[in-house]
Amino acid sequence: MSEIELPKVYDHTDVERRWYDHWVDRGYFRPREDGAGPQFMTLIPPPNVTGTLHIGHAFNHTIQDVLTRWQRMTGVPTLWLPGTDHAGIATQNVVERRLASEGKTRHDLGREAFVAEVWKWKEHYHARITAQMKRIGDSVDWSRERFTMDEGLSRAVREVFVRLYKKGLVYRGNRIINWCPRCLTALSDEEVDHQETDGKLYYLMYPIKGTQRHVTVATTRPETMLGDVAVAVHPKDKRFAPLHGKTVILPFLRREIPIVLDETVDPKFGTGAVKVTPAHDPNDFELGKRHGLTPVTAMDPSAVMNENAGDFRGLSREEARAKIVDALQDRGLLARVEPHRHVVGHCQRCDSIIEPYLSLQWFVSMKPLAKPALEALQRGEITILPRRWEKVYMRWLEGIRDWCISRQLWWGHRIPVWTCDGCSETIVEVEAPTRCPKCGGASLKQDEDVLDTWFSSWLWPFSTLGWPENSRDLDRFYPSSVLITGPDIIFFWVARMVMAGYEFMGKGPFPVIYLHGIVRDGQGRKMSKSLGNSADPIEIMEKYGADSLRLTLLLLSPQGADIHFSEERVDLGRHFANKLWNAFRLVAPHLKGYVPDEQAARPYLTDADHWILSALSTAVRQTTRNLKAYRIGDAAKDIYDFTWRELCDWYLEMAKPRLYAGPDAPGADAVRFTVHRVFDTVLRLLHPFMPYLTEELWHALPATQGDVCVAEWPVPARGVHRDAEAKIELLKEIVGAVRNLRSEMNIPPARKAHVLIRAVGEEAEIIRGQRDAIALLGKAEPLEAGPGVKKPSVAASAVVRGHEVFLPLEGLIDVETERKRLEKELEKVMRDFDTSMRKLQNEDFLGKAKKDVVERERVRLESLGAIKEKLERNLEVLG
RNA sequence: GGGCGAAUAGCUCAGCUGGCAGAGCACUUGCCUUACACGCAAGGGGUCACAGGUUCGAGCCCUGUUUCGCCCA
Repeated sequence: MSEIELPKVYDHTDVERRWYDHWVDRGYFRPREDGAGPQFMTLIPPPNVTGTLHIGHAFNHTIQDVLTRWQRMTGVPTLWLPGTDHAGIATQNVVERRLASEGKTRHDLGREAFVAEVWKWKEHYHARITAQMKRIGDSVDWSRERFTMDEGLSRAVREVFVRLYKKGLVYRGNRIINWCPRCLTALSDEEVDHQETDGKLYYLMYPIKGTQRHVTVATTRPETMLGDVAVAVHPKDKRFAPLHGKTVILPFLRREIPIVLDETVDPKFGTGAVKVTPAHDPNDFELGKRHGLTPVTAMDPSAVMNENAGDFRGLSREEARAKIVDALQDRGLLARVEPHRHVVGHCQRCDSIIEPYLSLQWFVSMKPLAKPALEALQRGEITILPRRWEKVYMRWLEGIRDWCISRQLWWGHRIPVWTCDGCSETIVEVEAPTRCPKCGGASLKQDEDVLDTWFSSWLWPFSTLGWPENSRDLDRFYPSSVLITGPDIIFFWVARMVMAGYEFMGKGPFPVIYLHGIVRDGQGRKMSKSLGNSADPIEIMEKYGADSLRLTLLLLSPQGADIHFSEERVDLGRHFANKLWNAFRLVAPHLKGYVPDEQAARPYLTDADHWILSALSTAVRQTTRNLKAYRIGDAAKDIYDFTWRELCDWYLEMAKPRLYAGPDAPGADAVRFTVHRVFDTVLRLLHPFMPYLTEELWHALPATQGDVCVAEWPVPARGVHRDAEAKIELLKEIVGAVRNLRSEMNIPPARKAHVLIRAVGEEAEIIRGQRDAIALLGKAEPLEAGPGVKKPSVAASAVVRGHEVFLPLEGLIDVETERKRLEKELEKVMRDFDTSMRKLQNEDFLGKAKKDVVERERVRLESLGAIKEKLERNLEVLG
């Protein structure tokens, strides 16, 4: 392609189509097989297979890909393992909604046909997700791709269930769980979103048996009164002492229920007396157990009042509430209603109000599993970045509650539990039994329920590698090197993986957990479908390019904080891609056929060459250091700044005349060598961030070998070239002053201007040495520079480190403007001078501040003094 | 109610072990200078949320307050 004219504007569409398959075909994404020694491995947080990737995924994948590509380039055998999650409820909901649009339910199809239907959907969406991942550039090993319902992973799920059951850590129990009356399934505590809601507090009056009096109880949910089995008061609450041992009559149902005494009742809530509904409230359930009360369930699974609800049977819980409140009022049993703000649980998937519901479910005892996970962090075997998340992790583990793992769904891992029709024996096995081990009966019925999706995800770090078999991959790649994910799934997934790792593998799944920010929209709102603010990454990549999106996301991401994203901001990455492309376009013609020869070039290297090579080395060092510290955004910024600011703004501008002079000019090899070295290094450095563009340019750059995808990660040179750096730094300041004068004096860029520089001291020689560069960059011609330069009579002037820059403008200069400018400058210098002076007159400062700080202040004062003096003189001359 | 985080230029954010307040975008001015107008050059813009304290010195450390966001109950 070096023979073809490069277009003026970088077009990503063609380039980004070209390379992905090439990389895959060469097998670059599979870990090298010669791997003894360190390995790098990371696991994708498996996206929901029937979802599509959003910008948050793109961000998550970009970070993982940067780390993976970087590690691969350092020569370490590297594996990024891809896969998807079956996402039980979410997926089932999607397919059910689809059926509903045809007027059907899953029950019309039957379990088997429905599950087959979901598999079809899975295939369809899976293809979409993998296409998205390829578009982003994910360097994952497709040959190791996994799905949480693969045969191997399903086997691991059953194995874990059975092991935990045999250890007594999985059990079945009749307990209050979070029930979604729309999804018709139990949920774990983590799957419930708590939302503050403006509700009401209803004061219900229950008649006391054998008296004309009442006891008043306060509740936010009057409809549950139909399940009341007691009224509870605090034993020390004197107000209720007369009621101890009494019985109350539940309105409507006329059920006689006791007044019980319990320490957990808060005398300050409501009237101090509360109704007790063990089947519809977790606290009441515990209270009921303590007092031997039999729970009464008043609703069916859809939250419709059931046969225990008397006349209210068949009403929804909302209708029942209204009717009950009305009826109580009619009978004079409603004392009052107050506004009341409280927290209501909602289904994470469908936003329905959760019903605390008494139900027979499977649970995992979490305390014993949490202990090693907690200790791992305390011992430092696991680090969470940013560190502040460690507290969140610990707090959750310390207060951990048992995990309800059964779901009343069809899509998922069927619970490996069978019941014998003959003798009711419970059989828990990895493989389906054919006969009852107790009675030999062949009529066995498997548990209808499936397992929580996270019950397979928490095994991801080892189930994907072949566990429970002893595979070579398991041996090589467990534990992985780092986990990259968002803090929103720290409980769902991260902490549980650590627990599973210690329980089943005997060691943690990863030493480092890096939690990145959430991608939000331009107004800081979370991306969501209902808000319609979730940008489609494919659309953005079509328009801006994958490289641009990747770089933008990283540049916008402060470590661990959320990203405010909007499509227009991708210009940031796109402009940079175009900048690099054009810089390459500048140098490419001059590198044609060039064979780098450092020996030949070295004697001819200029200050500028030394400087840019030194700055390049610093950029390599910084980038690498930031990557090691997981400061990916800072690493991207390092390369961005070097390329744009140092390379394009200064070096290439200075190098132009030498490039244009052609390959036969004396010392031409020096500039060609330098340019080649810089581009060669920048492309390698940038590759993990912008894989497509760098691969394209790598192939267009002469004397490169193979693909940049597997090129060697750059190492910084041993030292920095202080001498050249100092010289160029001075040059930049002088040029800055010249440009500023030109601009202030309204001299158009195209016009050359006569410039005089009265240089002083040691730096005079340097300035003289940089004459050509100053002339070029400042469009200064003629340029006089040196200690002997005479100050012109009428001129605009500036002072740089004591050197004076003059623009003689007899006749052209607006004296008034120039005076104002100098006065303003002088004012600022005087302010600084005074501050500095005061500091140095302060005995405390001199006595207590560090020596080098004081010394630096002295130098500063001196230099400010010199500048002040010259500004004053130049001002005087203006008259 | 408990915990965590944030508050710095119009916007989004850097600012490390306390020592001269920064970047990108936006804005103003001048430039289609033969790599790039997706660009170049120059410029304006800040009571570092507020109130105390520590210190020779505080955007940074400590205490309190306010506002916003997130998590948990």
